[in-house]
Amino acid sequence: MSQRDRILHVALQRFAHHGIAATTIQDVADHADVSKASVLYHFSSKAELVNQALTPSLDALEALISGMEDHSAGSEGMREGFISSFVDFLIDHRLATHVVVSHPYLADDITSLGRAQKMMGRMAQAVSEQTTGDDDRLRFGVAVSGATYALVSSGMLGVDTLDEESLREGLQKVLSDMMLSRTPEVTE
Amino acid sequence: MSQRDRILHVALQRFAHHGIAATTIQDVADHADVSKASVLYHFSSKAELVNQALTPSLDALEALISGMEDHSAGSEGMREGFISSFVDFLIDHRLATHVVVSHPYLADDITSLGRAQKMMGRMAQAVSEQTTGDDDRLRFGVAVSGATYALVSSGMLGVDTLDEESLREGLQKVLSDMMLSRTPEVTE
DNA sequence: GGGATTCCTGACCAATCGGTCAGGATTTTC
DNA sequence: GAAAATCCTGACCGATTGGTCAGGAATCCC
Repeated sequence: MSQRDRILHVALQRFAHHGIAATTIQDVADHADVSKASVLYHFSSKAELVNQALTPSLDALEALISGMEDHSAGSEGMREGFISSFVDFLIDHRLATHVVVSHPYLADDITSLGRAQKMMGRMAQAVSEQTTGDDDRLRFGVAVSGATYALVSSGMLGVDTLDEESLREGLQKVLSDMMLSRTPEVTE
Repeated sequence: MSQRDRILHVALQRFAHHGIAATTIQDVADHADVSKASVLYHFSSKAELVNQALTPSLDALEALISGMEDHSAGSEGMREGFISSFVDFLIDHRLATHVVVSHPYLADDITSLGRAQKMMGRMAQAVSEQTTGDDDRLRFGVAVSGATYALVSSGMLGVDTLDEESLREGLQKVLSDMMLSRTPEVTE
């Protein structure tokens, strides 16, 4: 792994655990075993460090949402597909998700946070387009944000004893339960 | 309302919207129309300002959890009671909840954040004690954190068009759906 | 009226922040 | 082997931060 990537990796961890505002460039430098000036050599500013750390995850989310919007008139099967890829995304991009959901606003020059917010809005709309009423919209909102936050703060919620695969399966089951039509004859 | 309380109120809003780290004493002072020195006259430090702003909500949550732990062997009716008071808590203490869940860690001298984390752990345990397996624990985690986060970021999720009463009813319905036993005998 | 108390403030300070810069290593390229 | 490009750093800077302090108003109590 290149030095640059190492710095990015460390930065993402620090941002996730301590927040962007509370994480200083010096702190990232210390944990990456380089000087502060070195961090600023690879990334011209703190804002760019944040943006570059988040961009891969945001691109992945963007792809997920675009795919979702294409199949506009939300069929049941499409919703199933969304659940599957969304859970995958959450698990694969846990740290970046943590950063985004835990730090609503910071500064205008951190464009990736604005981008993330817009995408969350798009996702919310895409999801709610398939709903029949306020109740469904609320339930879908609870499901999506619940899965997100349960994963992000799994340490607090006591679900961190599960291995990754159980977590994936478990989350899929919960979300399917909440977002797919309830049928008495529970099909799997 | 006393000047002191006005400052507290403004501070809580700023903390919720911009994060603790990104909210300066000067910023709070400006929005409360007092000088920075005046804020520091009422509250000896930024940490104490945060703590005092959060304490009432943390006390309320503490009471909720304690009541929950008393009825240890989680009966169905008790879980129903929990859901009701938890939803009430979320709506009544929206801003404080926002601050706590959105800022996992900041500094050691902000003791209220540590207290909040401990309580969330206690709550998770109390909830999970009534569960039969990993699946239930995960579903309860998603339910609780989903309700929390859906409310906190309601703007993003498009559920902010609901008035307070509909929100209360809706959340109760969703949580009951998820945490009370499913009527068709779907045993695990 | 006049001390005592409470409330508030501008001016100031040390510490820390993000960021610059000139120059030293190290590696690459020919 | 030397010029070029890349990588890295300590020293430094202006701006901002949390916090102090001496003193000015306003209110209260007698």
